[in-house]
Parts: sequence; structure tokens; C-alpha cells
Amino acid sequence: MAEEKRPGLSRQTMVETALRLLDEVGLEGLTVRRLATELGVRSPALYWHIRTKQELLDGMADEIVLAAGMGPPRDGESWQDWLARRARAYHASLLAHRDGARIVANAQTLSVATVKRFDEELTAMVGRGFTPVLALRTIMALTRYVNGFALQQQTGRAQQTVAPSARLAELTELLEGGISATLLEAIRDGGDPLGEDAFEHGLRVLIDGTAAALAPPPP
Amino acid sequence: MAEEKRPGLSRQTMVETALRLLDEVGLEGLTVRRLATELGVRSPALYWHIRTKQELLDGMADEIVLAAGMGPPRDGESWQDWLARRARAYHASLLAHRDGARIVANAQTLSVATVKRFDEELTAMVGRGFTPVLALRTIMALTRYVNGFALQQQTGRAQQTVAPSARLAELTELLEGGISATLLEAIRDGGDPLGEDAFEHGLRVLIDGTAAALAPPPP
DNA sequence: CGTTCGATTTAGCGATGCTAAGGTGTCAAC
DNA sequence: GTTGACACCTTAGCATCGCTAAATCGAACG
Repeated sequence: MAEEKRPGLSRQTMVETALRLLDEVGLEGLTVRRLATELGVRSPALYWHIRTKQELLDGMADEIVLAAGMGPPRDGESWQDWLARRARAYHASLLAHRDGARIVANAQTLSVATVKRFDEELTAMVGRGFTPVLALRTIMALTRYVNGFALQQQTGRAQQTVAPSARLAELTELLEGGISATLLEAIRDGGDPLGEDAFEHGLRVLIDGTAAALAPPPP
Repeated sequence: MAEEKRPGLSRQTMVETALRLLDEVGLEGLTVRRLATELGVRSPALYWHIRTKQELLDGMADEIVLAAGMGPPRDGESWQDWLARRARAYHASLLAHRDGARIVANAQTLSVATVKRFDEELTAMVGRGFTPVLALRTIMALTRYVNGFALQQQTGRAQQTVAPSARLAELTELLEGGISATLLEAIRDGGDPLGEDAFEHGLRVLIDGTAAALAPPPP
């Protein structure tokens, strides 16, 4: 059972435990002291391995991004399929941990490994007809969309236990003014605006628009 | 000079002063005590007008969104031009205050006025050929993109005083591994990945992709 | 056996969001 | 005019936070 090495603590175990703890207590509950307790240690001990709490959060963000397992497209995979697959994997990784999107969004540092993988992806895109600039802008636009989507999914979880129909009822009350309430119709017809269908729609729009930007402009 | 009314304090003046203070001290420096001092009052006084600090932040977020002055398209304006104009106005509004994007992203409440305006916009889009669902998803996708973009622009402002060339030098060092470094080429050719050109690119991609989704699918 | 030094502890500082309880001024009712 | 009532603000202070300084522990090495 004694799986502990000599130091007993390390940056990596701290990051992993912090991510586990994050799922229990959320970002607001993720305190240095709480994490120390989880590691069977007193809080100042953590500061031997990290300089600041933000450094820990950055490590967690990098772990989340890395866990998406992104990378260049497979052989024979179209860039459209690859971009969609990549975006879905990234999205899932952000949602895999409570407040994951917020942690990634507020991170201030990228690890070298992440940058390298990113560069490989760009290179692959160039191999498929993208210019470097277009490749970079495409991936960044997609990343921002996914970030924004996941962020919105994970914020305002106050009434999360309440069914989504409650939110709808709340909206109905809000728009009682008798005005058109197109919003209500859209929600009824289109399902949860934060659901998978909505996510997929934005994804397709971005990829289709990129295809247009990639094709040579009509003479 | 005596511009004070009877109460001397109100939710609205608090929000306005908080936004002014935010530009000076940033989100981390925006403390309840500091804001109270700015208002010539002791910190617990604020809690007569708000229940929690988050409520104040929500008010600030709403003010920022409202300040974008969005609304239905003008007469004769194409939905493409309108969406682009709307996105730019929203983007500018997020950047108008230090950490503005973070405040909006973490907000948990929307004011009734904001929801109403949003509904008017959707109605206008329906009048231009959108289904309610497509209108909602389009605006949400755009909003998420803008949120993500502004958020990334405003985070990691550590070396902001240093010229962008410094970031490039840092990247160069990072990719010294001799690998292809397509990323470097993209940055050199495309300028700042967080600049206006990059923003406009994503905007155009989203609008072009939406045009494709709006057109009847080819039989 | 003593030294060294990496790793952790004890103690505590300043700051935060927020609460409890008590004041203070203004205005209406009598 | 006195007296309530009520809106609004203050004086204290609690629990908790990120983080630091200094002392202490313990294994490795001479």
C-alpha cells in the first residue's frame, strides 16, 4: 500500500489531486488548505513545490488541455472531420472537470508540450492546403468558440438541479410583456441552447465558413 | 456642487463607480472595502443595497452588455452587415473596461432589459429569413466567439508593457527544437493572433458559414 | 556520530467577503 | 412638539483566504 516515494509530494501529484478535489468542491472551494488536507499535509508545504496558487491553476489548465489528446489528423481524415473531432475532444475535456472551462480560460501560461503539439497541428493543416496564417486563425477561432461555449455551460449553475423547463418558465414570466417572444419559440423548437445540438451547429458553421475562406476566391 | 440626493448611495451609482474603479485597479483589486472608500462610505454600507458582491458584479456585467448599444438592424442593412456591426460593438464594449470580458463571462444573471433586447433582435432576424432556432444559435455562436476572443485578449497581461515582439522571441526560444515552427511563420505573416485582423477573420468565417446554413440545402 | 540539506511544520500577518448590533437622521402621525 | 418608525450608515468583529518566516524533522553522506 505504501505507494509513496521519498518526497511524498510533487507538482504532478498536486495537480492531479487538485483536479480530483475540484470535482468535489468546485473552483471556489478549491483552497490551498483544503488541497493540503487532501494530500495529508499542512498548507505551507505546498509552497515548496509551487510559487503561487496561480501556478497550480496553470498546471491544472495544462493538464485539462493535454487530456483532450489532440494532435494532427489521422491518415485519410479530411480536415473538416479532424477539426470537428478535435473541437469535440477539447470540449469534452473542458467539461470533464467541474469549472474546467473557467480554469483554462483564466490560465496565463502554456506548457512547452502544448505549444509543440499545437505547432504540429498547424503544420498538418498547411499540408492540407492551409496557409500558416489561415491555419492559425482557424484553430484559434474554433478554440475560442469552444471556450466560450463550455464557459457558458458551466457558469450559472445555481438552479442546475432544477429541470431546464424551470428556466423556460422563468423566461416566460420574463417576457410576459406580450412582445413577440421569438426567444421562447426558438427554445421550444431547438432544445437547450446549451445542449449538444447547439454546440454542433456552431461547429458546422465555423467549419463551413472556413471551407469558404480556404477555397480560392471566385474570379 | 451638492449633487447628492437623500440616500447618497444607490445600486446604480455603485455599479458605475465600480466600473470606473475597475479600470484603475483591475478585477483582483476591486474589493468591497475599496469601492466603499471610493464612495465615501464604510464597507458594510454597500450591503444595504446589494446582497452579495456577485450581485454587484452581475450589475456591472449587465451595464457592459447594455453599453454595447446593440439592437435590431437598421433599415436596408443586410443581416451580414448587422451581425458584424453587432459583434464589433459587443467586442468593443467588453474591451472598454479592464477585465470586462471576465466580468461578463462570470456573470450569472441577465437583466430583463437585456433579454428583451435580445428577443427583439431574434425577431428581426426571423423577418430576414431565419428560423427562430437558427437565429438563436447564430447569435449565441457569435457571442461565444466574441466572449472567447476578448477573454483571451484580456488574460495574461503580465508582460503587456513589453512589446509583442518579446512574445515572439519567447516563442522562438520555445520552439528551438528545430521542428517546423509553422506557428512562427503564421505569426510573422499574420500579425498579432489577438489583433483586429484575427478578430475580423473569425467574424467573417462565422457569417459566411451562417449564410451557408441559411441558404436552402442544394437538392 | 555529526553535518547537510531537502521537505515539512508551527505560528502568524494582512486582507477578504460578510454579519450583527447599534446608532443617526428624516418624516409622518398624533 | 413629541414620538415612533423606518431607511441608511457605522463600529466591531468573525471566519477564511493566500502566503511568509522561522523552526524542525529526517534521511543521506562524510
